[in-house]
Amino acid sequence: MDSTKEKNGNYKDDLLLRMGLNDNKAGMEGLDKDKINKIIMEATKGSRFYGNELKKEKQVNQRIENMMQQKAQITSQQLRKAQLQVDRYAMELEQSRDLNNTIVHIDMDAFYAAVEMRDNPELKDKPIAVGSMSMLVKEILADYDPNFLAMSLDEAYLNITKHLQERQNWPEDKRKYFIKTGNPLENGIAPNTMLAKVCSDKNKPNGQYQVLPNRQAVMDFIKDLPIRKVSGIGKVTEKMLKALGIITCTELYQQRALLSLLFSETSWHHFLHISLGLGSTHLARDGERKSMSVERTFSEISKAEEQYNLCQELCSELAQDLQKEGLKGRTVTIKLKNVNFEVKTRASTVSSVVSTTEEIFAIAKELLRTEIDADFPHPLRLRLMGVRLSSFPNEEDKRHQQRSIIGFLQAGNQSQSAPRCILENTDKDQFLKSLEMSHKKSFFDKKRSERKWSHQDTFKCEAVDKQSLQTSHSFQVLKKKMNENLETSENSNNSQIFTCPICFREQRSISLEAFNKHVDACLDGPSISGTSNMFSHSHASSTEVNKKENVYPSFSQSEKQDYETHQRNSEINFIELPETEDNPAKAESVDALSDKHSKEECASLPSKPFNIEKCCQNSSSTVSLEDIASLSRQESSQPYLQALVCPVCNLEQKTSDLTLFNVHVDVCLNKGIIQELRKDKVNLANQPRENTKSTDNSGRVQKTATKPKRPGLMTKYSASKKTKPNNSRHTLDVFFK
DNA sequence: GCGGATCAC
DNA sequence: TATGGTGATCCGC
Repeated sequence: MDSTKEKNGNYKDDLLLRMGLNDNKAGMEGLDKDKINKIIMEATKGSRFYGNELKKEKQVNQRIENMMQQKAQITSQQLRKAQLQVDRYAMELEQSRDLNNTIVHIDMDAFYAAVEMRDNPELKDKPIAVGSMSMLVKEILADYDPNFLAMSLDEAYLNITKHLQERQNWPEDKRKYFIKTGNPLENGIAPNTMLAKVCSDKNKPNGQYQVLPNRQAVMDFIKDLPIRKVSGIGKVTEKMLKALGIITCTELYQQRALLSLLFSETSWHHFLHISLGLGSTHLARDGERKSMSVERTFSEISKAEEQYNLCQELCSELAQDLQKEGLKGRTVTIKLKNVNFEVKTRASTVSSVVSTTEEIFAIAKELLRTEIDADFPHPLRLRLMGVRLSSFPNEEDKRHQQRSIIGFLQAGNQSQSAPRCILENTDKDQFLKSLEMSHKKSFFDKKRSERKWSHQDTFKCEAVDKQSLQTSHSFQVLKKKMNENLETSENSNNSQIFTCPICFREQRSISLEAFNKHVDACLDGPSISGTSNMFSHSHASSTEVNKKENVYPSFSQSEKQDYETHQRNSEINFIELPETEDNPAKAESVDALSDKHSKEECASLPSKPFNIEKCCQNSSSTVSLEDIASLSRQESSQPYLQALVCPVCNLEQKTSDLTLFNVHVDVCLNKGIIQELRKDKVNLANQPRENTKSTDNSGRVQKTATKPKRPGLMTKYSASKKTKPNNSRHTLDVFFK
């Protein structure tokens, strides 16, 4: 489907034509900036789409201009040196040229099938829609190459080298294979994928083209080939190369030294491959998926509430798609396109994987909120919204996690604690899963654990959750940011009032050092967290108990009490349990609970075995460390709490889902950092720069009250029906010999 | 990691 | 004539 490639319209010319300025042969470059901006404004009145196209074109022109300036500064000596280097690489490539394979590229025009599918999603699983390619043709393709590579519904590569060898012994009448499809089909035969792809485009429609497997044939084929025909060279690259006088592959080869100086290594390597007629000779299977997303275009939506709803719907769709493939990821990205066609993406990465609607939405919502807030009081006038999930853990990540778990279990065995009986008496997988859940501790927990473990020489716990320690990245960023802020404030003013980001108390008139100590103390906190609790039962040493007593040197007594209450609130909040008869939800105050718990913990030292059976009876389907810890507490008939207060924003979260809550904490944290960084960026951008040409070519245009023209195919998001195009099918019989 | 851009289909 | 949706990758911070 390269039709779009050829038909990409020249919006500039079109607009100039409409404005009666088309006699300006010099084009945009020949106009001064005011005129350009005026044109953009005019264009935007008529069509925001054109306006944005012009803006983008201007940016590309700027890139080209920069490139030309760079080119002008290249000395002949640099060029000679580059020539040597490039030619050395070209020689290597030449030597590795492989002409022994026969690759076929099949290109079917499945456009109509695609349209059909889009408008009748219910057909998706039926043979009629996909059948033309996948049901009918795929089997045939497999005859030629069982390992053929399907690029999409309508496109595939075959390596028929082996087939051809076998085929030589076939009787004549068997050497023809007819394919009858409802769609046109093109194919090309060449020694590598790049050439094969170009070939299939050569004799369209329904053509076949072959490049013989000898160097001369390849070079002849390449000689006058416009670079734009090659996969990977798009509109922009074409334009940039054109500015350097490069249109054909021959010219691309001639300018190879210059290109190595103007483009990235990846790019000029790619260029060199093309200009030598080289390409992939084996069909590499696609690796693992890197991301998954949903996005939707609609007529303008400006109300924040609708935008949040939309966002949630998208998250829900995404979550369903993710579930089909069993994927979970750490990075959520939202994409926004406003009515002026300006696209923005905003991403946030959390410390543990997410996959449910609620988890994804918790992150996406905040990203969206940040954007809405940034433009306040103006609404975001959106025409598209998308949500993407990425940063899927790779196999190594998973193995690493497994190792951590196994290591943890072994560590548990070595010590005299209860997990031994877990391995023997319970479903191991279940327990592994529960441990996986324990990765979803909030970063505060992780940080506490990290610090605690580093002090516990007697407890060989390093295998537990190396990942948790590493994933406290967000924390590192926060702390770094904090330190930066502190440093600057210290430099400017010695009597700054610091607000501790952990306990949210203002620290007046104290030195930076004292403040840091305070923050560290806050981070260490009382070690009665739910997570570390189970270890405390069997491992807490007397030194650690002593440490607890001396941990807040800079607190007044009342402060200390307040602080402890706050901390206990946060910490105990991590406990989550289903309500059972044994475990009434009503009950004692937080303080009473904490005190009681604390005392009991001390009393139970040094070791208290678990009752794992009770664990299994009472816990919900998945058992986390938190659950185990709280269950052990439950043995002493203590209640649990469900009010979750975010330690970052300090607001109570209306959820009883631990994972969700932890996602919230991560997001809250990210948000703070992002806003800080943005502030810095804005400040930076506002500073006048010397000797720097302003690259701000945003060409911001008037916001007019005129309602945008409703695009034909688009409907309001909530509406499910779409107009059906007139899709008369091509009916052509196609064959290849 | 983030965000903008480019490219393919 | 005039788009939309999904996914990958690159580059410069």
